[in-house]
Amino acid sequence: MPWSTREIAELAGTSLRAVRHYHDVGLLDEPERHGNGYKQYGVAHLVRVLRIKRLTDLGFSLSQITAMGDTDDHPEQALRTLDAELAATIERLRRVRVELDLILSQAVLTDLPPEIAPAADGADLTDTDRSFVVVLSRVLGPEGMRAYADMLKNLPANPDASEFYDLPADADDRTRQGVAERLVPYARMLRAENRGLSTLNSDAPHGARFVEQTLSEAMKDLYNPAQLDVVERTELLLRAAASSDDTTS
Amino acid sequence: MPWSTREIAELAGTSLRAVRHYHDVGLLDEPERHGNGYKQYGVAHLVRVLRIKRLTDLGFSLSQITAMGDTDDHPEQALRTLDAELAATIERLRRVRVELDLILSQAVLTDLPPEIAPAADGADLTDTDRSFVVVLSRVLGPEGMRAYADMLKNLPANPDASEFYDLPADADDRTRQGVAERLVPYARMLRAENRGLSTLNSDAPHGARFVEQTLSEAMKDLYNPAQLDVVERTELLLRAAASSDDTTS
DNA sequence: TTGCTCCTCACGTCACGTGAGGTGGC
DNA sequence: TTGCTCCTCACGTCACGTGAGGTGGC
Repeated sequence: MPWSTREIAELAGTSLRAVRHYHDVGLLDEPERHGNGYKQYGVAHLVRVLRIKRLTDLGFSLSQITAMGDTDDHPEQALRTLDAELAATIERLRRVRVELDLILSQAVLTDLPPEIAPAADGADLTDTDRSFVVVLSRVLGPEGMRAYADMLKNLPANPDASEFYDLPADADDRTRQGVAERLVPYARMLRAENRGLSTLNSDAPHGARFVEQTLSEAMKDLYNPAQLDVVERTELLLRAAASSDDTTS
Repeated sequence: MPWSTREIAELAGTSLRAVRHYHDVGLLDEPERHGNGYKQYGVAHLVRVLRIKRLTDLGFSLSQITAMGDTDDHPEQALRTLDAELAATIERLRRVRVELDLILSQAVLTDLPPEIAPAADGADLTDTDRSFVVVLSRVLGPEGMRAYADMLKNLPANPDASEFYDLPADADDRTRQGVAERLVPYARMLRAENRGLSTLNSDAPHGARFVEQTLSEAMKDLYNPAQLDVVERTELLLRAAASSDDTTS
C-alpha cells in the first residue's frame, strides 16, 4: 500500500501543507490517485520531498531548488554561493550583537547613534537636546558626528545654560535680552570649537544648504518662541562684537 | 517649512512606503496636513521614525516595537532576548555552514544524510540503492543509521550482487532460483552483521512495525517482480537452512 | 499643456498556516 | 449516526514593493 499525503509529509519530516505547496509551485509531481481521489505516493516522491527538505533546511529558496532541477548531482556553484551568503549573514548578525552588547553594557539610549552615545553620557542632555542630537546625527555625516561628539566631551559645564532651557515662552523683552547677554561668552567658545564642524558640512550626506534648513526647522520645533528669540539676539550680539573687533584692529 | 513624507523618509534612511506603513500599523502618528492634503512632519516625527529604524535594523519586529511604546528608555529585557535569539540564529547558520563545507569538500550527494554519505562513498551504490538508503535514513533513527553505515563499510565486495541488480523483470523460474541460491551465503553474512540493526528498530522514530511496512513498500517500488521474487526465495532458503540446523543440532 | 510631487487604494511577495466546507469508508 | 482521513478553495502572515489612477502648483 502506497503512502498518503500525511504519511510522506511525516516520513520527510515536513508538513502536510508544505507537500501540497510543492505541488502548487510545480516542485513535486502529483502522484496517481486512488478511486476516491486520494493521492498515492511512491518512493520516487518520497526521495524528491526529502531532497527538497534538505535543500530548504540548508537555506535554499523554492525557486532556487526549481532551478536546480531533479538531477542527483549537487549544484556546486549554488552551494558555494549559499555558503558565501550565509557567511555574510553571520557577519551582519555578529555586528548587530556587538552593537547590542555595547548598548546593554553602557545602558545607552537606543535612539542615539553609537558614535555620540558615550559622549552624551558625560554631558547630561535634556530631552530637547537629545532630539536635536538625533536630527544632527542624520544630517551631518559620521565625520561631522565625530567632530560634534568631541565638542560635547570638551564642553565645560555652563551655569547659564539652565536659564536658557527654563525660559518660558512668554518671557518679556528685558528677560530675553539678559539671557542673551549672559550667553555670549559661552556661545563664543562654542563657535571657536565649532570651526571644524562647519567646514565638515560640505561632506554631509545632503549638502550644507540642506543641513542648515533642517537644523533651523528642528530648532523651530524644539524651542519656544522666547528661546528662538534669545538665539537670534545672541547671534546679533556676537556679530556686533566681531565687527567692533574689526574696526578696532 | 516642515518636511514632506519623502523628506523624513530620506532623513531617516528609510523608504516612502515604510513611513506610510508605520502609519497603517499605528506605529507613527499622522502629522498635520497642509491645505492641499500634503502631510507635514516635524522633529518629533523624525525622531520617532529614526527610533523605529534603529530598532528594526537591530532585528525587532514592528509589533515588538509597538509593545515597547514611545518612551525613551531602552527596554533592557527585550534587548537581552533579542541578543539571545541572534546568538541562536548565528549558531544555527554556523552549523549549516559546517555541513555545507562537508558536502563541498567530499563532493557528497545532497540527498544522502551526512552520517551515511562517507560510507556510501566507498561502496559504490546504484541509483536504486541510493533511493533505498534515503528512505532508510528517515525510517531508522540516527542510531539505526550509524549501524547501517558501519555495515556498509564492512561490506565485502560481492561478485553475485550485480547478477541480482541486472536481473530482468521477465527472468524465468530457473534463472531466479539460481540467483537466489548464489545469494544465500552473502545474505547469511548480512544477517549476522545485521543483528544490531534489527534490534535498533525499536528506537526508530515511527516504530518497528512501520519500519517494515515502509521498507517493503520501498522495495516494491524500487525492484522489479523478478528481483522481489529472488528476495523471497533467498529468504525461504535461509529459513530452511536454519530449521535444518535446528533439527540436526 | 507638460513635468513633478503628493495622495489613496490595492494587489504582489514568500513559504507556507489555518480554518471552511464537503466527501468516503468504518 | 458518529468519528476519522482525505480533498479543494481561499484568506492570513510580515514588512513593505510596486504600479494604477487622480490631484495641485509651476
